[in-house]
Amino acid sequence: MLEKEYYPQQIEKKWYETWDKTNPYKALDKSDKPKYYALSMLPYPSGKLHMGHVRNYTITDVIARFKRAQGFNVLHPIGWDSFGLPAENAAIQHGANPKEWTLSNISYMKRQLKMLGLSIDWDREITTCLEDYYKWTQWLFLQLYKKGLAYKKTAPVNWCEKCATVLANEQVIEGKCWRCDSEVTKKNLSQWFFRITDYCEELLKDLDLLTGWGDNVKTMQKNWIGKSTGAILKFKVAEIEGLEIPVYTTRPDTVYGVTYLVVAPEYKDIEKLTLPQNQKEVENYRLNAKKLSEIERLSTTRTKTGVPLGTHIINPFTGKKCPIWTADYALVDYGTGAVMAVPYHDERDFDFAKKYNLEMIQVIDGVDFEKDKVYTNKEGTLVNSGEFNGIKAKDAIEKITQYAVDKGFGEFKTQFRLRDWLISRQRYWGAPIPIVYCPNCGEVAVPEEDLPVKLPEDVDFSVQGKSPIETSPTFKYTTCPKCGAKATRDVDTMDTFVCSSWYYMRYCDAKNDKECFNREIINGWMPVDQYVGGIEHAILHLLYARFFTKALRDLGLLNFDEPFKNLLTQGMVLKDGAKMSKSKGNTVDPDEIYQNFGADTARLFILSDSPPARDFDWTDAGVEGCYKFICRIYRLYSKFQDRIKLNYNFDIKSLSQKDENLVRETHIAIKKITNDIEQEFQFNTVISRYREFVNAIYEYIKDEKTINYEVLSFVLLTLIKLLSPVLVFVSEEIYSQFNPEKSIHEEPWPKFDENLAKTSMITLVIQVNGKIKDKIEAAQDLSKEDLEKLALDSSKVKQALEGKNIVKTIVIPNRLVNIVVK
RNA sequence: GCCCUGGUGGUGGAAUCGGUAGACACGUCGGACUUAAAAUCCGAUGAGGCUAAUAACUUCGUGCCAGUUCAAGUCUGGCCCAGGGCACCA
Repeated sequence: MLEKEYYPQQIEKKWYETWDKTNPYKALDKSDKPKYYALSMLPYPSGKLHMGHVRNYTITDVIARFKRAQGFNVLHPIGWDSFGLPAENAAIQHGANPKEWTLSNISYMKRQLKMLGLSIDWDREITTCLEDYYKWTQWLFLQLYKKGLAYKKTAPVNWCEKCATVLANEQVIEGKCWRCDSEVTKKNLSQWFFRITDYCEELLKDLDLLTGWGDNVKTMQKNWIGKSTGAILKFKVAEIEGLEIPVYTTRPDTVYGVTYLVVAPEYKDIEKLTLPQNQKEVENYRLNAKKLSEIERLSTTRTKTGVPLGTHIINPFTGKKCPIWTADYALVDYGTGAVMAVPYHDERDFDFAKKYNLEMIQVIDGVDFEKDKVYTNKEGTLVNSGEFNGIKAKDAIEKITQYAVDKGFGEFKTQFRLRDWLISRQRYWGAPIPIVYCPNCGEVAVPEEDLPVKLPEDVDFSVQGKSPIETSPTFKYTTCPKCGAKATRDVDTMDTFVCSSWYYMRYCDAKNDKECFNREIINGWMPVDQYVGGIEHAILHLLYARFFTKALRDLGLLNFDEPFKNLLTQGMVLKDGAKMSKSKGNTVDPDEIYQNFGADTARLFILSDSPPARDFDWTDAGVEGCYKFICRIYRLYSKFQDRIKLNYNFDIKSLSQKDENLVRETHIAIKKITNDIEQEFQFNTVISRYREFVNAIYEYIKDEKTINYEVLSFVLLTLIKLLSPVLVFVSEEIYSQFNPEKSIHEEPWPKFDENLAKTSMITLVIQVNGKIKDKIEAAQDLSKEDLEKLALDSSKVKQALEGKNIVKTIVIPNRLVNIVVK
């Protein structure tokens, strides 16, 4: 028996405990059904679930349940991205072991996830900080290493003093650490890199394959990869025999306008290029550039500065001698570190030349060229450019480069902005890099059979300035796997982005202890059909995961090119117009919502007000409104529970108009809800449809004497199935009253009849000169002639037409008639 | 500066193809039920004009300005604003 009123706590407890025992959403590796892989970004176990998680996992869960009901074999897993700095920092502050701290967070959050009613296959849960996972992260590292995709080099790296760690370029935001927001400085260290730049071209090109991704994300990735095409041109130094400065340029067409050349303050040959009388000034400038770089980066109104070196280059096209300067607007790690300056046709060069009174030569002319203004337009034609005069700038790019190639002082060049991925971290809480340094053999890979290289437990977390891992007496010192000599381990751990670059593959074969995943199984499940997560991962995580997929494909471990077919980037959860955060004190604890309203209310509300991609504003009134709506639904079933039967039976032709209308409303609801989920996952409108449908049912039952219980059974059993992906607990509770044999979640998705999924009558809108004059009820699918006749019959229309000539009449079937008059 | 996304009532947001702008809610107001309140149910609700208030009628309204069209939130061109991303990338 259903209670008279809705008590979510009782209902949810009962089903949550049942599902916890039976794990009813096991995904089968072998099935006759088509596969569907629904994936949420794996959570970092920070302590408690927040509303962003609730939104993310509810969206994915509804998709998973919908697809399951539609007959797909659905994989819907979850796991824990559980390595990383916060665990280590928090552990230090709380005096606990990072592992214990992390695992206790996981168990707390796991309980919260289960209470949310997610249809997850819990047998596939993974935890990246446990040996059975990071063993395979290390194994994958070794495969990349063998393929030459992991390599070590000394490089100036971004160093965060506070975190005592190296940061990837991607983790430096406006010169500050992405996590703690403190200043980042440079430091030279020997580091491991992944050769992601080998895949620049493919990572860029394959964005076109990702038709299920938003343009915003694709554009961000495109800009990040930053392809540009141009040329390398070599300039001889006038004062030093045999020395050349190559420059990279996208505008070789402007080479006749070069009036000076700039090298970065850190340029390798800068000392050679500096004349003795300029030495002091240059030295000062370079020191300043180094010191200022951090502060300067923050200034938005930076004016360009620089000093001349005293030497000159000779333009091979013109023979012209031009001074060499150093200036910090040239970047040492982009292109060649040197720039050919063409003041009239480049904004930066223009500003710089104005400031230092350097020569300007116009080499491109167009209608809108103005003296004393920079002209970067490529539409113009070349002037003052010797034999190239009169050629369009666009064509000159190739012609001039070809000329340089032929003469031996240039080449075509494609340049990317993307750098190799620095993965070493001087931290404890990560997967150790499986490399040993032997005095005899050098750098030696740990043999695969010796994996995992376990994280030591005997460490001192209170040390500063170096990784706690180095304080372990047992970890660092080992023997060489090749020659047996005394050797040391690499004490660095891997960036957590490495762990999260392949986790979605491990889900496919999570329990495999022989290999990281079975090739057949993973090829069966992958690629992910729908990936759901925050826009903040648009660049880093998604780019790294794409790189991993391509690299593992080339290693022969899998046979697909892209990991994520469709991507849904969900918006943030706000409260009172601001992002929910602990510091603002405007967070909402899921447990509190479960307690007061139940998880079904939380699920319903988080989907209701905004489309998934937009930001969502959490309001207490909204939560209550959703709770009341569930009460309204529950009362409906409670009231009619004795009259609802599974084996209803009626003939549409013999129904009263009222009954027929409700049957039509039901088919309309199925159609619209199905479409709204399938297209774009518009859950906010799905929920509006629910409400419209429930309103129609209430309208129907107003007069109890006329209720047809066969029809009502059909309608209410359809409604409960439509609600079931969202209201997972209450729908199960209600349905179990009518069918104790089967879960609502195993029932197939309702089908609609196209002929019944429309109202019997339509509202015909009649306009005269585009202004609405009348609205009349008409039958569906009348001919154009009939509609026109109906329109002309309207007395209001007749009145409006009086004394006027009809020029033409436009008829849109089932919608409107527009009569144009003079 | 460049790139992406968006701009619709008091609020969140609807609106296949260009075809009734404001679905569905929240809020507000009014009514029923109740000794009373809560809950529930029913109704009104873009702004203005004309009416004694109503019904009817009518004007204006989807960031701004122009255009295409019988018809524009939707298409085209130009601008403004907000949010996010990148930022001296040669």
